[in-house]
Amino acid sequence: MTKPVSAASLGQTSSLHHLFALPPGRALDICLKLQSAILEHKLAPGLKLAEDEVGEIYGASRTVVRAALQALAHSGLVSIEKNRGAFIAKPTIREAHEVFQARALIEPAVARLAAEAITDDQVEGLRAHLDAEHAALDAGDMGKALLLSGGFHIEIADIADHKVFARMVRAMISRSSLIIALYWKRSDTACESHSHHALMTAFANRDADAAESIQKSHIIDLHSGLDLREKQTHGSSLSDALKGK
Amino acid sequence: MTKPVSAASLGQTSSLHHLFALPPGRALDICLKLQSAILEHKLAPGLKLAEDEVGEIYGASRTVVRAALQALAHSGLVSIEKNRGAFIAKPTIREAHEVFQARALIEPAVARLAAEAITDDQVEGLRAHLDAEHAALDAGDMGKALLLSGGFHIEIADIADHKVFARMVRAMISRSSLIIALYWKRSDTACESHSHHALMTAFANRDADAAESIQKSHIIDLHSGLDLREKQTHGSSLSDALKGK
DNA sequence: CAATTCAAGATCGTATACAATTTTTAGCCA
DNA sequence: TGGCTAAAAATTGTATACGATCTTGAATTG
Repeated sequence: MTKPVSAASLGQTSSLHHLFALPPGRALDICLKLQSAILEHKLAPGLKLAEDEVGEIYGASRTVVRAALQALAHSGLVSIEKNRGAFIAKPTIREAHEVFQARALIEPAVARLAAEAITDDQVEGLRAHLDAEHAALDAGDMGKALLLSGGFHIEIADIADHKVFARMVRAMISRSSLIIALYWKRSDTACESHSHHALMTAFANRDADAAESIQKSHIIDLHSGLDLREKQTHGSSLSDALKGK
Repeated sequence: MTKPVSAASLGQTSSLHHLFALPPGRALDICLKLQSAILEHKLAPGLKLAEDEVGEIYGASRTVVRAALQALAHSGLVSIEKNRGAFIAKPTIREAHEVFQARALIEPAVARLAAEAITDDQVEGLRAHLDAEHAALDAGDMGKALLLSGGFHIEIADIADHKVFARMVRAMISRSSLIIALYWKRSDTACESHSHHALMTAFANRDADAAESIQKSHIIDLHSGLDLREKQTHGSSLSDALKGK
């Protein structure tokens, strides 16, 4: 008997305070659309985002597209190389470790704040979010499930009502999505939803200690779900390996 | 018997890994120059940065200036209002609390990492930095002293060799500079240099526990050095107060 | 005189054109 | 064939022009 949560409303709440310091306008629209596409793993790390191509797709001039790409670069989702253009970012193994170390420090503290501040309505909101996660998992829609899974962490940061932390969490979740696209190894993604359920319970009980410690375990668990071993460059040929291609 | 530290070299180390996701070029140059000016309190919060004006000063077209201003906006130093332009950011009292809460969480952890990783050369570098801070204080150059004081925290983050944390610290130090410009109340800034000296000693001894706890106390102390009471709007007239002007 | 209206000026938002640089491709030679 | 060179194509970097929006200040009106 839980209210269904439309994808649209979830999208809204996620973007209500977004990462980008752009005024409302077309550049921001393009930014948000590209961000969604990246977070849903519709655009793979390393992919080139040519200005003309993006402009063609969204019907905007290069001026606007450039502003959007630069905003995405500042958020860490895209990297811009001088005279070469913009590419979906490819976090290194080292960066992956760093991001999850940072999450393990910050998000538990945020979870504590959230548990101390959460309202009944917000508990219901989280519950609905969890249901949507389950639904996406059951439907086998991994892209959406991943987006929602990240959204859960962002919603917690919003509940904590701490704009500085919320901004950091958004940035880290974004980068985590890229990291997962590159390095995820674990087969069972169900366990993740389990952690979120345990968090929910802690929030419902206003148990700040539990929320903090569950969140910390959860993030350490996510970290350990990555395959972050340095791979031997076993390219198809020696020249490929040496070119770093 | 300590090597003098030139302002130039300090500037270099601070900008070697900067906050901005811009490729090398004129936009980045303008960004860094504006950043220095803001951090030295040469440009006051709320000041308007008109595109033509900035372009005139640095000899660049609006295209380039806009990219620089947007980068500064993403770093939190500038806020852009649609159809109105860019202004030096004016953090609210609430944001000030949040920034120092975040610093109190993150920087002690960073100090611990730094203490575990620091090399002898880096200890010397910090010592030289401290000397420069003292020199600026003795010379009564508050702008420079403040810049160096922030630079000390950034150098620690660089020593910790953790890019994700270092980026966060840079962003927080930048915003702290604006916050201090707006809300600093304490008369004796000498105590600050004292805290930095205590940190130095902990680093020299590779005492991670001490570094972490001293850094935490230091940041809490800085936080308490701000006057963050909500002021009554005692404008010159009722209409001024109600207009929020 | 205060408040309002409206036009002139200033400033920002965006498209487009051209220059600089990179990437691709074709040609050449060993 | 493989590798080098150079011209052509494609892409990004930047300046500028024009339309849209905001700001300013003078004229108008109650």
